[in-house]
Formats: sequence, C-alpha cells, structure tokens
Amino acid sequence: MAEPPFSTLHLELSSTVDRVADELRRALFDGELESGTPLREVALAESLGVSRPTVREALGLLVAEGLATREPNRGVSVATTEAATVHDICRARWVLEGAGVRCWRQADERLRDAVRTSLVSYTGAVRNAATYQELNERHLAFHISLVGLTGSPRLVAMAESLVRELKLALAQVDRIRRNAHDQADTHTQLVMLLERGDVDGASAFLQKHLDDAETSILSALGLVTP
Amino acid sequence: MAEPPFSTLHLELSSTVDRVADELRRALFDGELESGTPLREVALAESLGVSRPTVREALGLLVAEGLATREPNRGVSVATTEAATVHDICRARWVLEGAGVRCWRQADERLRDAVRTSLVSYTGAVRNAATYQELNERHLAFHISLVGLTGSPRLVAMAESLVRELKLALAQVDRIRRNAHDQADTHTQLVMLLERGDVDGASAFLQKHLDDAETSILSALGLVTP
DNA sequence: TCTGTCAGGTTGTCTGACAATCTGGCAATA
DNA sequence: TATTGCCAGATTGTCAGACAACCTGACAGA
Repeated sequence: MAEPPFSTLHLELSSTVDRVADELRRALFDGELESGTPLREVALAESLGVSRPTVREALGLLVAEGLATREPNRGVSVATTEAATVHDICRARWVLEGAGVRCWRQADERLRDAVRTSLVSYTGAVRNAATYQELNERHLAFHISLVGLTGSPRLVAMAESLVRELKLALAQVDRIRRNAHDQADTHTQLVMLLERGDVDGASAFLQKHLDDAETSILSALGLVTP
Repeated sequence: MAEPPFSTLHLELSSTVDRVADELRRALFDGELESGTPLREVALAESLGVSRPTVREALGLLVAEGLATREPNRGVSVATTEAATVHDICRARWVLEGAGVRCWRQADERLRDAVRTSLVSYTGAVRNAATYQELNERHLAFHISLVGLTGSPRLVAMAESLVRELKLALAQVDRIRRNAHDQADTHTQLVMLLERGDVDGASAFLQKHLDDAETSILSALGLVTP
C-alpha cells in the first residue's frame, strides 16, 4: 500500500473571472436581478472593480450554464423562464432521476448511502425549520443524489445544470409565495420503496412527484396557461 | 390565417469568435490536432489573423463544450479521452437514447418520421460508400434522432454534447484503423422493432448495440485495459 | 403614416501592456 | 548524489484605452 505522500492535500485557486461569476450567480439565485434584466458590461465592471474583459468572460460562463442569454450586439441578460422551459426541465429530470432509481440495486453501496444521507440532511432541515434557501438546496441535492446512482459523472453534471435553471426560475418569485411545503414524507417514502427493493414502485412514485413539482412550480411562477 | 409577412426569412449573423470556434472545431474533428496538444493563444491569434482576446473567448467556448480542458495558468489543450470517459459517455447515451426509444408510442408522428428519415439517410450513405466523415455524421445523427423522440430540447442538447465528445475521441485514431463497419442492418432492425411496437425489444436491442459500440470504440482507441 | 437621418449608448474587437505563474536549466549546498 | 535556490524565457491572467459596428429612440420631412 504505497500511499502517495500528500494525496489528500488540495489547493483551490480561483481566478478573478471565477469570483465574478460566483458573485453573479449568488445575485441571480438570491433573486436580486429580475428576469430579463440586461447585464451591462461597463456597469458591472465598475461595480465589481474589475475590467470589462473580465466581466465579459464571466458573463460567457453564465451563458454557457443557461443562467443568462446572449443576443448578438445586444448583450446578455438574465434568462427568462417560459412554461415550456419548466416542462422541458421536469421531463428531462424524470429521465435522469428515473434512470438513477432504476440503478438502485446494481448501484455501489456508497452511492446508495449518499442518497440516504442526503435524505436525512433534507428531513433534518425540515424539522429544524431551516430557511427557504437551505431547504431548497438540500431538497435539490437529494434529487441529484438519485441521479448519482447511475454512477455517471456526466449525467450528474446534466442534472445539476437542470437544477440550476430551476433555482434561477424559483428565485424570481418573491419570498412569501414560495412556501416550501413539507415534502419530507414524500421523499422518505420514495427511499423506503427503494430499500424494499420495489424499483418499479419507486419509479412510478418519482414520476408522480416530478409531475406534481412541475405544476406547483408553474403555479408559483404564475405561468399556468389555459 | 394571418400568416406573418416574412416569418420564413432568417439571417445568420456570425461573430468573429464564432468563426474562430468553428474553425477550431473543424480542426479538432478532422484530427489535425493530437489529443493533449496545447492551444497557445498568441500562436492561434497570429495564424488566424485575429486578436488574442478573440481567440481566448473562442477557447472558452470549446472548454464549455468539453472539447478542450483549461488548467489554471497553463492554458487550454485538446481534451484527452480516458477509458472511463468512453464508458461514462456510453452509459449516459444509453440513458438518453433508451428514454427516447421508450417514448416511441406516445411520441409525435413528426418525431417518429425524423427517426425514419435519419435512418434512410444513414443507410443511403452506407450504400453509396460515402466517406468515413459522412458516414459517422449520419450514424450519430440517427442516434440523436432517437433522443429526439422524448421531445425535449434539453435532452437532445445533452445527447449532442456527448456525441461531440465521442467524435473528438474518434478523430484521434488515424484513418486506416477506424473502419466504420456497416451497421446499417443493425439500425434498420432497431427501427423495425419499434414499428412493430416492441418497445422493450428495441430497448434491449439498443442496449446491446451501445455496449458493442463501447468496446469497439475502446479497442479503436487502444484503451483496452485488463 | 411612412421614411430618412442623427445622436447616444452598448457591444464586438483590436492594440499594447504588465504582473503572476509555470517551465526548464544551472549552480550551490548538504 | 540528491536537494535546494535561483534565474531567464515563455505563457497566461488581467488591465486600460480605443474604435468601428450596431441598436435604440427621437425627430424632421415627404
């Protein structure tokens, strides 16, 4: 067992561009920027005390993540969420998370454990009446851990991208309307089905849960169209 | 039926950055750049007759697409493909394409037609003994059309991203070794199963096909590890 | 009402520059 | 010999300033 000497050490080095992008993401997820707001390069550069190329590069990152959209010669602005977008995201989530659930049996034990711990992390936050932010974060982390059952980094990355888009959309609704109603029971039930080995039952359960999530998100956003 | 007057017109306006990125992609997919080759900013800028910031931005696009990797203070270089990467991509493809196949019955008729036409486009190219490039392109387009059955733009985009990575990996092997062996029959068989309504059969068939693809890609890349 | 024109603001791109960092080699040291 | 310290060249990360192209809105003229 020749363990490499310093294999546990890891240095996080962050560029200015990354820090700018982080700050912009934070502002977006905190709902400080309304959907559709143009993100002017010079204004941001002055506010953040960096140069325009740096801001420009950070904006490029956000656009690549789908959090903002760039129109030629018109700059980038905060992405707006249509009803069709929400539907698409939820459908895609169903494909990814459903694939994870179907992998439950053949999945590595550590991956199953990751699901369990993310569940208790969520239910614990519910019991402690954590902030909406915290609750939402852990709720979504649980769903990501389901995709993790596939053992595929790429599928997980895709799921995270989808969830980021949802977080941005939900950041648009003001704090009163987004009542993160207690879904701890629902998720515990899902895991119980899995533990029992009832993959098909869990799969159907998840599908219904995601369906409900779609309608609840749509109504929260006021996008219910006849 | 008040058809908007000029709704069919569409003007494609391309920025310099896009053109640079396109040229780089072309070079990558043509195998002109070996895996791991550093993409120096100044050298590219001089070769292409554009400025360094423009090249830099184009490189950012490639990195976002997974075709290149950026290491801090060390620049970006052509992405290298590990065996684990190929495995991951094929697993993710199975999730996405399998989801498409399962949607066959409830899919829109136009989406099913898209699958049929992409199949004949592929088999036609096989009959005409088209170039490897052309064959590969149509083959992958067929698989993308399977994901299209889900009707989800995001899932299709993910599938395209996966396929781009595969194309880059295959571009590394020289032209003699990559013999695109005739798979027209296999794909026709898959569609026949679907037309017959045998979704489960098609699904299992696809899984086997993707499994075979993984081993054949790995051996083509010389990445077969004991 | 429609068109032509103009001013202001913003993006797309270029040039030039500088500090921080990486690489490799070479000397000094234990 | 193996390790360390240090230096020169190369490359990236970031900045400042500039200019053309473009979009927007308003305003005058037909």
